Amino acid sequence: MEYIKQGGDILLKTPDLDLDETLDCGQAFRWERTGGKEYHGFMLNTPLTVSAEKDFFRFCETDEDTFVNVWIPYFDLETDYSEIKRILSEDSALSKACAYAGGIRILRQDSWEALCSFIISQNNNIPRIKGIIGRLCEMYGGFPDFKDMNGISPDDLAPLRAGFRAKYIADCVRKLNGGEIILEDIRNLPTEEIRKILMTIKGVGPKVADCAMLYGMYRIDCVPMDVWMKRVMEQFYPNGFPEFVLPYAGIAQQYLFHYMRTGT
DNA sequence: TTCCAGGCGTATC
DNA sequence: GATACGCATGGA
Repeated sequence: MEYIKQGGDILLKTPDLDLDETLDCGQAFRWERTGGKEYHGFMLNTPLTVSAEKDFFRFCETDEDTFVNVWIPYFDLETDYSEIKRILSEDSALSKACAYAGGIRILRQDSWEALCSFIISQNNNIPRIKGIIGRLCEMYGGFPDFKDMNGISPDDLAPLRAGFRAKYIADCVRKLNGGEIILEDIRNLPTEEIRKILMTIKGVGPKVADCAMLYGMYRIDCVPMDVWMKRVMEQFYPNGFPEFVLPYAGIAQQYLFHYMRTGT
């Protein structure tokens, strides 16, 4: 990876990254476009303004330490997406999806933030998901750690206007604080076991669990089955993904999801 | 007004 | 295990 420091900024040259496709595609909910090709957002409470310039990306006011330890992993910059797209493009539908939105990357988010965000996402639309998470951050002065929310009740969460999801958030917070579920421990277990444990949380079913694993624990074999992906599978893969897709199924899912939602 | 949104819990068979 | 139905809220 090629990057240089310039003033307080870091300039990065990298292929396979499009900010619109990556930051505004429904995998993270705290990025806002602040200019034509500029976004502002957070990884937990580490802020970033990032913009696309002619031949590089500008990570504004970022020290090298934060860039290396936070943003390189977050944007999954060590993964060779050109190679993955080459492999996936053996399949005809995926070939089109990769060509349509080849600048998508999986954002490696914090496991708690991803879990909480996707509990909120259920039966909901993206603007409102962003609104609820925004109000959560207002309430706590940033994205709260689950420890900050210890003892919270659904009524306490009323200002979020999260509807029936408030009780799910409260149950999640209770299980994390009670030590019943330790995300940093279970993230090392086999995928099936993690899914089973996450689904003991009220309001966490297969889809939310897979989102928490794909975006929060980088399980790129997880394919969250929402309404859009069900349509994709029905239309293109009635017998499931081909074998060679499976190791990257979560990434394939992201290309196909975006293609189905906005491309066709 | 009705429908829908990156689903899930519950009841019922 | 499969299938219906309700669910908070808000925008179209």
